[in-house]
Amino acid sequence: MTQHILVAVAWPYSNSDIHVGNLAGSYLPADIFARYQRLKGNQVLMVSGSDAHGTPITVKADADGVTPEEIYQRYQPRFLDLFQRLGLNYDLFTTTHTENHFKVSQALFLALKENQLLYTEEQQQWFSPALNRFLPDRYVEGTCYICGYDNARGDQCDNCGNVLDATQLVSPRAKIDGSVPELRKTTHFFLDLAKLQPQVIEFLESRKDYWRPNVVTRSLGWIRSQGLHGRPITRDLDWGIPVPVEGWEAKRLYVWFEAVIGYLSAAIEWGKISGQPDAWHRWWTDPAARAYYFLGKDNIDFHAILWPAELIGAADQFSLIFEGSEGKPLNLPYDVPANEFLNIQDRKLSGSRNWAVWALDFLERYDPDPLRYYLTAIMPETSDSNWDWDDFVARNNNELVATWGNLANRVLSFAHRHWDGRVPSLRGVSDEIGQDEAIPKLEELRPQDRQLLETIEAGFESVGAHLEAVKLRAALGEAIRLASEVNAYLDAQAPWSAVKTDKAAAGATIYTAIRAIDNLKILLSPFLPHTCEQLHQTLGYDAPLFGEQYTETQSDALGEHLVLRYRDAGASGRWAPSTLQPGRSLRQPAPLFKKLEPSVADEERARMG
RNA sequence: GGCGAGGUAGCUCAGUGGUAGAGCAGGGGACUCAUAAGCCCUUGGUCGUGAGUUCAAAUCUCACUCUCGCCA
Repeated sequence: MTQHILVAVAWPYSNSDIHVGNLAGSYLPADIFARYQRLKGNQVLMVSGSDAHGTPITVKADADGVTPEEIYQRYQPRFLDLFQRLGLNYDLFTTTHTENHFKVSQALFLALKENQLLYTEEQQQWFSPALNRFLPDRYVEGTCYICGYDNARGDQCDNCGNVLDATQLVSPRAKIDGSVPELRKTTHFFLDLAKLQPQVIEFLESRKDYWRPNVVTRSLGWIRSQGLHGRPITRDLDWGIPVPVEGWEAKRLYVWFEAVIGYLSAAIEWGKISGQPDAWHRWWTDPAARAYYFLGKDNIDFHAILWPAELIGAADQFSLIFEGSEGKPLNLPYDVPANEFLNIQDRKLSGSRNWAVWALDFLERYDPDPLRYYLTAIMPETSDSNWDWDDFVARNNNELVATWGNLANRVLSFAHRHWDGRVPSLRGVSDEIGQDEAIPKLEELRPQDRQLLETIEAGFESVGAHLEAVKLRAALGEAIRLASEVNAYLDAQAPWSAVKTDKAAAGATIYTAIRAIDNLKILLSPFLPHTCEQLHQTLGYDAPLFGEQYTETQSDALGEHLVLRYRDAGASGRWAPSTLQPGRSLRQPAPLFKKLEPSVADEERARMG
């Protein structure tokens, strides 16, 4: 039965390039999972976009003396370039700065308001008369009221590490121009999380049996230790989404509240530009659909607590307000397989200190699949993990090149030499090759051949089960283990000897080995899509395994935005055992991976820091 | 200070009650189709420390200790 799967991927702030930590945390696992689901024949909708309204964007804009819009427009094309090169198949990668996202966010706000889950409260906030604007906490600096450090930020003191109450800062000054701010009263909307707490707990309880322990225990622990409290969802800013209430024109929706709505608005935008404006309901209001959220652990609270609270609170009011149609409740997350952090060479990753491996920079020197392979092998699924350049080189050489790439190469080269570039026929030694030869059932093969193929085909269950549970590292390990079963089989059969005395036996071995490789190509394709696609072509197939990505410019009342899309394009990959036609023509094989010199690790280490 | 995660072979990690595992690294061997790759065999651990529960604990409980993260 076809299932609808929403693959919701964390939204990057569009003020910085993407590094391997971001990839390992959310983007890559999401793509692997989505590719697997597509191969299974499920209806996947993988969406994300850039967060154009976050504080880091306005901070950078102020620092560079440009508008926030320019900042986000600067990074968006770089994101899309990276995703295409790395093969992250988003159905839609858009941005929060779209008319559609504005409308969806405002409708969700109004739904919560309608359901009596918003209230207003007066707060004190620093205001700069010189700049004539309110200052977000991190725009104010001053003396820390705890340790006396005179260069503390409004939200946190870098000296003593304490989180600060900005209004208590001593001798405050505006970061932008040094002007002295004053405290002014300002009123904001708050989301009444206390009222939603029982339903949020119920939501978490209902999923705790299959969620990752670190995600669910952390979330429940957080709620139980301090309870949920009202949280402001508006700010005094001019960049962002206007609050859809009369008299509130000068305020904007708070980014934490609005950015997560992107998962919903992107699905809606996807439907619109695909000519199926109602299609989003299949992923969002059909209870049979499943939504998986891929993110790093720093985002767990937003996705396991706050976003579900927004969805629970909006209930059936959202679609009522948004489309004026029959109201239907919105689906809650099915799973939130958040990853821990990736360290670099035993140190905490830091983009600002250049202690990072930048993804686009990496792809200048290496291919995408070795990166995907290594990041999956060390994916921080249960605890923080460590990127180590020596380890990268070793795994590339020992696992990718030696175990898997070499397997494909040795078998296909051998077939080329002795069977004239074809899959061996099982009719015997004769060169009488026809495309009409029946595809042999496993029981028609020799016992050793049947045994190997049964082992490999079992991978569709075992690797699939790991993928289904979002245990990607285990899934990849299992697939590679199966590749080495084929190496062992070849060694036992020694077709290079048999070919001299019993070419039919050697042919049976090579037929079996190619068929095993044809299976492994599918099992590995979610992880290694580029090289599996190449291998698929070498094996003589014409239709691609996966669809293709393309970019396109969308226009709306806010201007133009560049998006990444995906089209099926005759994708033929299926999560099912190979039915390899004897006698099929092969294409000239070429190595799938490059062996790396150990000195690469030294060179790369020298680049960092 | 509170909460959470983690401490298992030289390295990276898997393993939630029943005779300690994988990959890599190290040692040995047979082979030669292949990117000197692959295959077979092998060295190596008192599972952070101490106590408890149990016929039985890496696994459950408690205390302690170290690392990382979140929060105050």
